[in-house]
Amino acid sequence: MDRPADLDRQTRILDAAESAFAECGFAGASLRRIVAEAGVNLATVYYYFRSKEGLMGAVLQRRFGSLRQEQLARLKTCGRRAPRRARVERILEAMIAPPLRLAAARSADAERIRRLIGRIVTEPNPQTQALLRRHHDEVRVAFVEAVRECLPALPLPVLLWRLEFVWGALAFVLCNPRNLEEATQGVCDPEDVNKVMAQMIVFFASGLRAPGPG
Amino acid sequence: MDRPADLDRQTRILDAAESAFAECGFAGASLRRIVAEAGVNLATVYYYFRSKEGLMGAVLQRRFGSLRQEQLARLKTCGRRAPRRARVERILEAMIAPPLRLAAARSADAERIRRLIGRIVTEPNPQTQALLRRHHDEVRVAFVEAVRECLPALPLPVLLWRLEFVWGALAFVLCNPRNLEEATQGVCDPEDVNKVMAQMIVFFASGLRAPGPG
DNA sequence: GTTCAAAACGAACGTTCGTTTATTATGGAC
DNA sequence: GTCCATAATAAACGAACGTTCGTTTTGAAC
Repeated sequence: MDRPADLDRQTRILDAAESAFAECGFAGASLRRIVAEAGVNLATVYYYFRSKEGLMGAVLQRRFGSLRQEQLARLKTCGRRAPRRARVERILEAMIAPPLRLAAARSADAERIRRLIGRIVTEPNPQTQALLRRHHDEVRVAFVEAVRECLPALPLPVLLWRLEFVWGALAFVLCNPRNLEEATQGVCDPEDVNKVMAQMIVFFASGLRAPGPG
Repeated sequence: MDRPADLDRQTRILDAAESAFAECGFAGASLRRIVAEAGVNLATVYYYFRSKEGLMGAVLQRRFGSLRQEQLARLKTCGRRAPRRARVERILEAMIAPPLRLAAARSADAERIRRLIGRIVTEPNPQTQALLRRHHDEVRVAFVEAVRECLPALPLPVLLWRLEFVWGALAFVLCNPRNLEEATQGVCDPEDVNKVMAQMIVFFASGLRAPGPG
């Protein structure tokens, strides 16, 4: 089933761990299943990653590190050159496109990554939460600042709440892409990334632009 | 720490289990910790609930059952009498208010329920997912129908996606109420339920009313 | 006072968990 | 060929896991 024996052992462990964590969560995943899938001895995990939590950290670093970079890079390019009217849409696209595109293909790899992202957001393990926050905070702050420039009239707490809603919806969709497909019996296709992205951008841009309550 | 010895054992087990599942997820929670907190023998869990999964099922039944009923009841009352212009807002309130109010108080009980809801949404355990879906589907369909009546011009897939975003954001906020508070150093207070609810309703109503993409 | 089913228990089942230790291969430097 | 750090392994550790078994307590019925 799994013969990536040409890859080095660290990578094979990371791949298998990502898969297991995405499917079972931190507590539910077992190192023995991971090393079996990776074709590696159990102790190798400890040689390279020191512990199960160290392994999770490495998995998150590899995947969320590049994700974060891509989000921030996109945000930078869209900051100045976009026309004022579509600025919010561009910012949202910078948020949404990287994780959604990462999952564009109908490959097992993509499915795995999507699940991992969604799963991690509600991961009970405190160390995992702390790791995620370290990755996410930088991104969150950047996007708050960007949207704030576009919508200066919006009070800060309102803006913070609204962006939180965006992150939540994004994570939810990533985590359970099958939910909607099954529930609607094919009316909505989570695999059509461009369509989903367009849906989200329209929806969230409208929400962000709504006048503040009160 | 825990002296609800006057309650019957089933209830004590359910309370302790709810707490453990909310904090650690299904795999992360241990029956031994649960029975210790409940002041009950380990085998009692099996006597009443047949298995760990049976226990989880009972926990979900107790909590989501009443939640679902309240959501549907609220939806019914708001269906006809509300003025046309504010119909969407009333529907959103029927969705959001029950789970959010359940968590209104700053009690440990409320915190526990919030966590449970958020946690369950991304729970890896297949049986738990199936249980959740059974509870959630009825509610989802009802709300889809209700919003559809309000916004007949909106294509069905667009509406389905948008309601999915609402559920996602709601679950996210419920699961990690501390996230925003910590990240913003007190600018946003997740405990102020009425304010949060108002925020969500404005945001989502605006998103739902946005013209369809295309 | 006996009977009997429901309720609750103590103790152990076998398994799996994350982790550690001690040992063996590997491969370039001298 | 020797040396030595790196890489990888086999085997086992103690602890915790979900689950089951056989027994005891309880409380109402007769």
